[in-house]
Amino acid sequence: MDSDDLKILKAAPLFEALDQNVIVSILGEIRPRQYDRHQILFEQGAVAEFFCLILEGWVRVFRTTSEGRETTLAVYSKGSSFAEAALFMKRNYPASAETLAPSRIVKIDGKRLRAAIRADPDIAFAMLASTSHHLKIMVEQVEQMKSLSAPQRLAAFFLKLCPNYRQTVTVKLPFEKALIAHHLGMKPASLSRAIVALQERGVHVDRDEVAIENVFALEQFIRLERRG
Amino acid sequence: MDSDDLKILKAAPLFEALDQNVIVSILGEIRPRQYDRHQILFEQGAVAEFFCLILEGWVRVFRTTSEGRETTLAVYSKGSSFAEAALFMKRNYPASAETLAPSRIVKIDGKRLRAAIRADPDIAFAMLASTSHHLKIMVEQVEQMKSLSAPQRLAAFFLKLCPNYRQTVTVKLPFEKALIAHHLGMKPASLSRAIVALQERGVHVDRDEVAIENVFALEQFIRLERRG
DNA sequence: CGCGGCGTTGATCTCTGTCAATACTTGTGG
DNA sequence: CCACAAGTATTGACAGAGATCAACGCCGCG
Repeated sequence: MDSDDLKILKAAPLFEALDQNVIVSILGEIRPRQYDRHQILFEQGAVAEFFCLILEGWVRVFRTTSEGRETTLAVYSKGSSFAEAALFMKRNYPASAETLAPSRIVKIDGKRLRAAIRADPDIAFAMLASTSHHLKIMVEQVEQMKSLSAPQRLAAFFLKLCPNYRQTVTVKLPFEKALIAHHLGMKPASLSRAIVALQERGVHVDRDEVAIENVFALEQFIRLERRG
Repeated sequence: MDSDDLKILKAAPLFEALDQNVIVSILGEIRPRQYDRHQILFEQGAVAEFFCLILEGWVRVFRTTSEGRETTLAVYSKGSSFAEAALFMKRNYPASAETLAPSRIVKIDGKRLRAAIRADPDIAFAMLASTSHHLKIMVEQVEQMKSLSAPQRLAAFFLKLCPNYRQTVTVKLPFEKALIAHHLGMKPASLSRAIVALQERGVHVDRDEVAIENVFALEQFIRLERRG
């Protein structure tokens, strides 16, 4: 296992409280694998045998209804884990997952994990913290959906992409705009209009390049003008 | 501890896999308490010392933004536990909770729980399953908010109230309409209109009585006419 | 060059929030 | 038993955000 990979693993909420050798023991002989774009990691309904941790790249978790319509539930990137939940519930995946970009991902085996928890209950606490963390993210998303306009949600999305806190930054959009729109609960057409709306607030989008003149002003924009 | 209460506890999703004496050991000397309507169980930001399990009644979990705006995140009833997640995160509650009706609730001590998990790691699986379940609920809510209209969300809410799967049912609304509206991410005025809209789909609401002519047709209504 | 996938733009429409007026319900006190 | 007040629900008029539908532009690719 690459030491950079291990560093990412240890930075993940799921493993941050764990000792390095514990992580290694949970992984067992399993190694990260490289995936192309649009590769399926697991399918809705399948028995949950592992959960995933992203070392590099982007993954979309989505549900397919009986009529074949797809809904994106979440999009994860570097350092995020997902599908742990399924391991402890009905034990089959309630959704499918696919890569959105070339990605490096570890699949962590459920059986090994259970054995490890039995051996060392502290692992359980770390996992509980992780699912709790995800829960909080969803809670925030619900709150955001209810209280922010489309341009505000887009601004929030941009800000989450910013790696550091300089005033002026440029970031790259991680995936297609149609998907970003869906992720933010709006239509592609509305996303385009939200982009236009953000122009007069010093945000300029060209292709997948986003230039933000003033990060702090953008934060203001989200906080200041809530719809009541 | 009342034997009826113990029966409810043992039937709760959180404890169903656990042995009765394990439950008793987690509870310790703590007994259920009776709460009036609109009593605060814990407040957002407070140090998380316990989680709750409802023996009887209704509870709402909500978040208050810095500007004082409230968002209802979830509503729970008999048998449900909530706020377990807070015990394993940053250790303070990310939201507040209040009773919506006179309720009997056990507050389960975090320290004791942690000790119990250390003693018996299987309890951790129960907790993981439970927090995962909450996560799934939130995920569903996000999906619903994104893809369903107000009447559809109301229909989904009614269907969740139905205890069984007969074609025709009448259910009672568990709490005030203003709150249902808030729970579903709409305004009371919009709820009234959603009710009117559902009339022509065979749903008739009088006071807190809801009569559904055809449960299956209502399910169709949610699935068939997705917007997107 | 033409084709197909995205993305943008414009015109229009629908839904839901807003605000306000009006019931209906419940509880209280005379 | 009635009068009144407070809380709760419905209804109407209106405005704005975002959806919808369709046309068009842009770009990569065979």
